[in-house]
Amino acid sequence: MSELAKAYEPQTVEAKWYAWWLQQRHFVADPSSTKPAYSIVIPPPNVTGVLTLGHVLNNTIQDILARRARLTGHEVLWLPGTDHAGIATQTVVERKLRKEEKKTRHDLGRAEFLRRVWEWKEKHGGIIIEQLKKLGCSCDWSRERFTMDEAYARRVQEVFVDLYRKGLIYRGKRMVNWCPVSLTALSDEEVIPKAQKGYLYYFKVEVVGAPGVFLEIATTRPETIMGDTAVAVNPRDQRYAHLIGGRILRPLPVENQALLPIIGDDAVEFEFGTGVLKVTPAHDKTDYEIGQRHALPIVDIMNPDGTMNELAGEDFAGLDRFEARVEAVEKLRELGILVREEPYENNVGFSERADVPVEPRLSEQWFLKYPQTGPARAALREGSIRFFPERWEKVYDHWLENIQDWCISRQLWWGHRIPVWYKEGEGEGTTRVECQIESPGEGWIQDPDVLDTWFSSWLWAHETMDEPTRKKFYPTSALVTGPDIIFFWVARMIMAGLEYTGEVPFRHVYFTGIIRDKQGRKMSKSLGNSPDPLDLIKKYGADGLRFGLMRIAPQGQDIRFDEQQIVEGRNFCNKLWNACRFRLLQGPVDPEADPFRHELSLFAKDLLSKLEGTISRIESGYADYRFSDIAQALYDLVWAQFCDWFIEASKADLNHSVRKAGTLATMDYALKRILLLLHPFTPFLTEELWHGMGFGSESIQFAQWPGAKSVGAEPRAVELSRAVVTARTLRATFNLPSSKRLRWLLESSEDWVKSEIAVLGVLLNAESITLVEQRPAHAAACPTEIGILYLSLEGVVDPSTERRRLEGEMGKVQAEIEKVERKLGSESFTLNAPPEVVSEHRQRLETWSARLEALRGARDALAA
RNA sequence: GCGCGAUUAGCUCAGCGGUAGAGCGCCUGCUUCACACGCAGGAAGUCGCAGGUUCGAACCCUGCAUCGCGCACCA
Repeated sequence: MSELAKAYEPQTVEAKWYAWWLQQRHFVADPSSTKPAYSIVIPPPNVTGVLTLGHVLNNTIQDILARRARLTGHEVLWLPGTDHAGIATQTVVERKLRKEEKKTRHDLGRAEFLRRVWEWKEKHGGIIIEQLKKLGCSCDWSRERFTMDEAYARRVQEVFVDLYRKGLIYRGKRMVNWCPVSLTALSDEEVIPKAQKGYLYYFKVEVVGAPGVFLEIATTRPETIMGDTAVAVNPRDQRYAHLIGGRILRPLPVENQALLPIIGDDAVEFEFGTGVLKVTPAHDKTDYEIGQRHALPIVDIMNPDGTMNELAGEDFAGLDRFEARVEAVEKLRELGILVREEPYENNVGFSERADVPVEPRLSEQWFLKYPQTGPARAALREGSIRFFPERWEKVYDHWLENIQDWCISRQLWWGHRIPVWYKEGEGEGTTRVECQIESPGEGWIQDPDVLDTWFSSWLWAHETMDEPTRKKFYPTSALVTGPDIIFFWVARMIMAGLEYTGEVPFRHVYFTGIIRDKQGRKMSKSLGNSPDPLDLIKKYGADGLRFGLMRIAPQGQDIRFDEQQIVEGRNFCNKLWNACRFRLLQGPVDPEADPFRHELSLFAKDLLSKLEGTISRIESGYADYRFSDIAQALYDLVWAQFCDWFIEASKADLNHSVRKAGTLATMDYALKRILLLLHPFTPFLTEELWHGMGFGSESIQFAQWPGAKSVGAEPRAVELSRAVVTARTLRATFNLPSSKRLRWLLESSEDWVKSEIAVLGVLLNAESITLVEQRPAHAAACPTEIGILYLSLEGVVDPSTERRRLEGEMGKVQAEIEKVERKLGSESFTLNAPPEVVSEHRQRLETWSARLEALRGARDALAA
């Protein structure tokens, strides 16, 4: 490539290189490699999923880690795949079925329905995989896994059998979270508490045998009165303690009012409501426990779908639970026992998937008593796993400390079938139970339920790998995920890893932030505030999207997304593109250029020093997973250091016979390293430029990562650039257009400055710069660290305007001097501050004073 | 109720004990032969509030406020 287009055009470039990488098998991990291993398993997106900005963030980070590992000489495995996502996928297919064929899954039957789900999965599933390729993800696609793959699914069942045999899995009738829409039990983690505005209803019941003595009860759920089997008070509550042992009449259903005992239980709070609790063991977890303690009967008044059943009475049977609430209040009012209703806000548990309130329900489910909870906590405490940011450790530890058994059975069809078989026994009502994968034989019926999706994904880190792969790449190096699945996935994976491999599944866990919109709201489809990443890629290129996003994604902090930031990412890519274009216009590139063998200009030395500084900043950024820091460091290096100073200065140095070679060598050397450092963030652009510039014909991702060299700073370059800024400011204050070439004069005692005149001329866009011995007439003075710069104002500006400007300038300088003097005048400061700080202030004072002196001289000369 | 995070320029965010920073936006001037997806310059902040520690605090400590997120059986 001898000539580059004027602007970077990502579309063609991206497609070209991705196809090439695949064709070259660059992403395929080799377990027999002698290189050190680096591995990541992808958090498997749902097969139903489409790419969101959250995925972009997450997977860009993984890709950055993977590509950087390749560049640092590792054999890299980034293992991709998808999750069967039980409820989500089943729901999608059921919806389609209803819409297109007006059928339910029961119309088809289990086998046929599952066939349809697989058919859907083959046809529409895994769109997200193709989208990840558009992003540039360097996954080893030859190892793509699915949580329902035959081998994987078998391992899931084997693990179930194993845990069953160890006595950790058991079946029991318990209070579970029931989703009346999905018609399945849920784990505690799948229940999202939401604040709900409702009412607290107060109603009264008369104590039997004590006419005129009423108990007032407060409830948010009057529709469950029909299921009440007691009322409870706290035995230490003096208002009510004497009533314990008495009875009240349950008002509903009207045709079946029943006598309920008044019991005493410590779970009842004095302060809440009236201090009297209605106890509904079938529909509330606390009430269920109270019921257990007092051997209360359990009256389940609801159907699985959340409608009321016949036990609720004729007025309620068939009503939805929320209609029943309205009806119950109405009935209480009719009975004249509704005392009052007051607005009330409380937390209601919602089903994560279906987004409806869950119903606590007593049902027969499978539970897991978690293995390895102690070692899992120790892994973090002792540092065999580290979290970034660290604060999540506390959250993790707290959860493990208070861990509850996991309800792992789901009343769905799509998923891993529970490997348990039943057979009617000989005797009346006895059932034989066998836990094994294959049917024990004739007449045995398999448990109809499937396992929670997370019961399969918790094995993801090791069961996605075959034996040689595991040997090389397990435990994995890092896991990148959102903190929202710290319990669902991260914690459980640690326990599974410890139980089944004897090792932790990963060394580092990086928790990303959550992407929000500009108002700080979560991205969601319903709000319509979630931009389609593919549109963004189309508009700004995958690299622009990646870089723009990474620059604003500080470690584990939520991110407010603003498309403008992606625009900046795109602009940055274009800037680098043009820097390379500039280089190519100067002639052929030397890929092995060594600037240290040449005489170098000040700005070349300065750039090399800044480059080394950036490399060490990047190293520490990777050590702490501070990606926005790395991106920002590269942004500064490329834009401010390389383009604004070095390239601009080079426009003089490239015409300088002695400096030309060194300048070109510096340019090649620096650009090569910039491309390498940038490659993890912007893989397409850097691959394109790597080849375009002629740095190599192999992929950039296997080139040598630049090591940090110690290159001292070049203070003269700093002095020179400060002088340029001061001079530019001077010109601007006269309102002179930057295109107007002006005559400058320089009075300097520094010898080295004389050889920088040409550079100065280019940076100031000067017509001429003349060295002088004393102050010229009709010129504005501008004291700088390299001497006094004069701007010839002859025929350019009115002297009286100039004088006024100088006066103003002197005022500002005077103020600064006073500030520093005050500080230095304070005895407590000079006595207590460290000597280097004090001398820093002294120096500052000197500089300001010199500046003031120069200004005063200039003004006086002008007045004369 | 407990825990965690955030609060710095109009916006998005750095800085975490020694002169308040960047990008965008805004204003001014530029078709300067890499780039208008650009160049140069400028205006703009009592660093949420109140105390404390310190010679010195955006930064450390203690409260408080606001926003957000977890966890918790308060009907």
